[in-house]
Amino acid sequence: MIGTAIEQPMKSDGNPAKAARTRQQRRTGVTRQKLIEAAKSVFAERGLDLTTIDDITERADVGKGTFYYHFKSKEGLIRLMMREMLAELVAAINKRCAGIEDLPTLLDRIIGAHIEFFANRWEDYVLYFQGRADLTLQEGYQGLETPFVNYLESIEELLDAVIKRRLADLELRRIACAVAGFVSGYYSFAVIATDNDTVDDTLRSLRGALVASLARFINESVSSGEKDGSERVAW
Amino acid sequence: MIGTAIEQPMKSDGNPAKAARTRQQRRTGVTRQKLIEAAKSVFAERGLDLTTIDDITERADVGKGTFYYHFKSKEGLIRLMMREMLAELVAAINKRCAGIEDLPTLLDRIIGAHIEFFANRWEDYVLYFQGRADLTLQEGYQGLETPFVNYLESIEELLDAVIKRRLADLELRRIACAVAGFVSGYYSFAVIATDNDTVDDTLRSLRGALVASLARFINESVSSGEKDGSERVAW
DNA sequence: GTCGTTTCTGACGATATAGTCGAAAATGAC
DNA sequence: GTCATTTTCGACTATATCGTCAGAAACGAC
Repeated sequence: MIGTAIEQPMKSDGNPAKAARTRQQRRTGVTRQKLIEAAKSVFAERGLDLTTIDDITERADVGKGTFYYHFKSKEGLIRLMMREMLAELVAAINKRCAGIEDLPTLLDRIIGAHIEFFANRWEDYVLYFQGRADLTLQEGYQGLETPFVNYLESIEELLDAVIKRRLADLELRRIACAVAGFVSGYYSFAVIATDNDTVDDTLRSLRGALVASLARFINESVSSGEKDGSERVAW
Repeated sequence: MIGTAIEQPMKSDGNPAKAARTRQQRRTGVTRQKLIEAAKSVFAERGLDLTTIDDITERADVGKGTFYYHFKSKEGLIRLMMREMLAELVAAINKRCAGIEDLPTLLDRIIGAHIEFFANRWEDYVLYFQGRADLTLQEGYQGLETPFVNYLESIEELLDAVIKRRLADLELRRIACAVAGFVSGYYSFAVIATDNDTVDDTLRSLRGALVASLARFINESVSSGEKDGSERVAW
């Protein structure tokens, strides 16, 4: 069988983690990972669109054909990377938010998880932001909505478990958008505004205000929902 | 004299507005504007990077050479468009915020100005967001920082005029980042989250919470600044 | 109308990139 | 060692895009 080139997170080995049995599997995994990390690195420099396959293979120090052996196209690679990165982010958020009962603490943890996650992973942040920007386009990369929607949904689940009154789907989605949008929105401007890398500290200092804002927003949603139980179309 | 191709907002005519005296000047202005609007339209579909000169000239229904007669390159056009769009946004913000004395009202107006500005100008919003995303790259388009920094600075000026205690530059900048980042950050996620175009209503409903959050953030900055007058490096 | 200037045109050469493919290298089983 | 299989390689073709340029068309002055 020649040429897998499927977008699978790894050899669908079923095995837990990094331990690849044979030397060949190990070598393949290394090459694949080299390509992904090279891509991440170039993406953070030139952006998704202007990065060429040659850029990636040259930085990964492999032949061009090797890329196409592992991935169907640049778009396929982007899908894969976005999926994996957001899955990691979701995992970090969930880990950080296990067992929380009250809303303000949960919001603080969710925001904190974002900050910690991106703190030392600039390339992932660029990937995240470039992906979001791509979503605003009519003809962006295919299949990028799904991982982002999943990411929003996992935030919604956390919130839903803590908020007493049941919220409408649309309300929940709006709150999740607010959480995700606020964090990265501020981040994106802070980038051009501060010289050194005090960005994280800066964002951290905004946390309290953000949590208060979101808690208030959610409370308003809940109470406005209570006033007229059924009518929530126009808000 | 052949080939202007400079990035000027218009013929440096000195004249106020649209009234171009001669037919030739009018025709040139129309062509130029056709190109800009065609570019805006294609940018909103394919993004800045993947848009080709041919895309633009074809949509504008002019020959390819015409583009190079008016603009030096795609990058030059992007700079120009970004500058003009942000200048318009700043003008709208300033108009909406004239004579405001208290901080919460000012914040509300600034946010409101953003919402109103982008409400019926989807293509401009995409331009704005794509530009911001480009700022995260190491090798993005040249000369895009300046207009964005100017935009932040004009927000800072408004805030500085209202806040009693003088804030350090860095603090002001952070607050401006927060305002700009929050608004567009939420917007960007709401895009993929809601089917219809209730995005504006949604954002509007967040306004109160945002204003409260920012006011609190600013108050914290001010009071924390009062506690130790000189020490504000690490915050 | 003529004529000099400005504006527009699209074919063209140069270059860059995507994706393919046959061959080579590495691996593992024997 | 042999041999089949997996993985890697990079030259190659086809295509797309940039930016140029000589000339055409529109214009304004006369």
